[in-house]
Amino acid sequence: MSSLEEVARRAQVSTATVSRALSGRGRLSDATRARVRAAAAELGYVVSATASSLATGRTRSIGVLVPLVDRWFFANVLDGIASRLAPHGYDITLYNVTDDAAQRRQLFQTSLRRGRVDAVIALSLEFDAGELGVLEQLGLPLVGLGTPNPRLSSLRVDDEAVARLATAHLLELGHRDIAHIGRSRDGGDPDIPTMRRRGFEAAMAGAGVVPARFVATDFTIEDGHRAMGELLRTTAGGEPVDRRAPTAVFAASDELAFGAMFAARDAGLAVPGDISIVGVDGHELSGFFGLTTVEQFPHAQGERAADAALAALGEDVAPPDPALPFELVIRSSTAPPR
Amino acid sequence: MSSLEEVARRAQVSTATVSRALSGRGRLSDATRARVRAAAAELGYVVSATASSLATGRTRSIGVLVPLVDRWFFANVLDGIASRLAPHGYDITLYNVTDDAAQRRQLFQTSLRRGRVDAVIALSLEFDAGELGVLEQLGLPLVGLGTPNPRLSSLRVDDEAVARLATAHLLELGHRDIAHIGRSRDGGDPDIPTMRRRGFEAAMAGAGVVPARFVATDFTIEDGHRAMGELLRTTAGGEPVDRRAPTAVFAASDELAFGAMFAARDAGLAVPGDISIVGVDGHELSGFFGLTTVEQFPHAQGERAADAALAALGEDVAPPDPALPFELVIRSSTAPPR
DNA sequence: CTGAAAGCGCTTACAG
DNA sequence: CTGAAAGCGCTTACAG
Repeated sequence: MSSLEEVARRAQVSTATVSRALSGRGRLSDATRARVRAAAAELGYVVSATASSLATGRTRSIGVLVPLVDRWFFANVLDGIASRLAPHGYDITLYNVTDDAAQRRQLFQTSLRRGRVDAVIALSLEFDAGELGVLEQLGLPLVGLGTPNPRLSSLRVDDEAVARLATAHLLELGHRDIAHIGRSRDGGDPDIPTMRRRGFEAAMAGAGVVPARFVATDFTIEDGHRAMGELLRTTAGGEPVDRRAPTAVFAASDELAFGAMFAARDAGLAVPGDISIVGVDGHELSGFFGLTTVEQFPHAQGERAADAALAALGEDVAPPDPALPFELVIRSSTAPPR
Repeated sequence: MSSLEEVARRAQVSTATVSRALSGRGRLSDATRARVRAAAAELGYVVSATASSLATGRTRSIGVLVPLVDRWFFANVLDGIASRLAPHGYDITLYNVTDDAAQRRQLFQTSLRRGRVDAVIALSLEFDAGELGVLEQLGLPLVGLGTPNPRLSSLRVDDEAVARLATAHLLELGHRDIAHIGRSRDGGDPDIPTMRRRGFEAAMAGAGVVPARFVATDFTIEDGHRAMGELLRTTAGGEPVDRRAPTAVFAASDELAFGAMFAARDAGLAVPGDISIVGVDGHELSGFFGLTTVEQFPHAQGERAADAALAALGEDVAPPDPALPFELVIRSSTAPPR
């Protein structure tokens, strides 16, 4: 790799002039600029990221904190972010945030504080007070996407409204015995699953119906399968249990809903004949499964998060509306109860 | 963020000593080292990545070139890479490589040449001669994972063997009329889909069977659905066409196979009753679909690619075996023909 | 419009 | 074992 100095020699100017010609900052005669650019092109010169960063204090890289890269939803958001950052010349530094305490400490105490990024985008993560403190002390633009903590300004879908919408759809079809598969928490700031559960219960209460069962679970397809199995089980400890299966299930994600559909199939139940199922996300498979769902356009969410970061960094990008869109898509997994 | 200098003042030593104490390089009395570390800890000092990189020429970041972050397979590989790099203190710089010519030029001519990474891992990508030249001139360790070009040393699954294994399974069940859904190329180095097609045809030839039809396609679930629709269509341009549907299909990926299964269902065909289907990957959904497939453990592939990069960078990691494992998993999507 | 020089915050060969 | 100083490759305020 050639250096600024070589370009300067070849163009017969100072390194300061080369820097100006290449960055476009500062006044320069057109002739000089052209000469320098030609020299740089001939040498195939590219500015060193580290040297430039050290001198300017800007890295042109954005840190993205992801909980689970291998979940469909986050992979899509990440793709959306990447598609937006690349044209602006920003790189992505990817931080996979696990539950491992040592790894998290390393991430917050060291990695993020090394000054490698100009801004941070955090996806659906929860941070404890210490972690949040670190993020704030970074002094960088911080963009949350579905992050529960109110200290972190966040783009978000109105998840209570999402859940009300899904639940209302089932209620309108005539269902009363509706179960919810998701997650819920009492302490702390309500996270996305908790908001969805609240929306579900609000909708049920609004219709004067006592919610049917709630099964708490993680968010893989496997988990959805297990949770639905739980709902459909009519025995406990070998003893028959006196309870009906619900006529409809609101699952807090499409992947949970897929698992639930597989479990219904395994139990010999027809969807929507015996049981209706609604999800949330707009997963690429939802069409194939005929799953009624509330779409939330994760790719577009990623684009918006990137725009928010770029705008905060002074790039010529309009700051996006923090309220993210969603939309009920009715397919064949929901129908009136028998 | 405090600087080396502040730590030096507080510990009453020179900045050189602080640097040595913190990096562990160079001889130092235990007392001094302890004093410096205490001072650094009190100040919450973290070495600046850019300054350190400029001085040492090492960034402790690895560039990962990904074709499609939002495909299940690549998202899993990426997760595997991340899980391995983090404990060694390496960051990931993520480059989403699209087909957009301008973006690719920008990536290869500028982004990668800015000196932001110590090594490059490339996933299943094809590079033209110019791009390959750039990669080689970077002078960095280069790890390919399923990259077709022989100039790029690559960890790979023996994809011909994978396809032979899948096809042999169908042949052993008694199928003769087997179609393949995938992709194939004549020019250039054979990429993964092409290897699979070759393996398929080799297996068919070995059994003395003329291969049934081949449908070329991209690799989404949607594409699989379309390709299978193609295979099952018995009319063309409104006219009936004289051909039988195959009794079995070998799909070059699980996602294609899922699409094919949905298409079979849409056509009223039973799997495996009317048609057997095999895939490749070991997708998290394959169990639910009962899909017989050749697993290839993408997460572990990512771990190995990361290990290869780390080993090349002199980290204390054993260089992995470049031959990646795979395994036929027989489920309920394959059975003898009627 | 252009250049000389200081500075960004580290690391390391060289001395002692 | 420790320090003074040069150097990594840029950028930019200051002069002219």
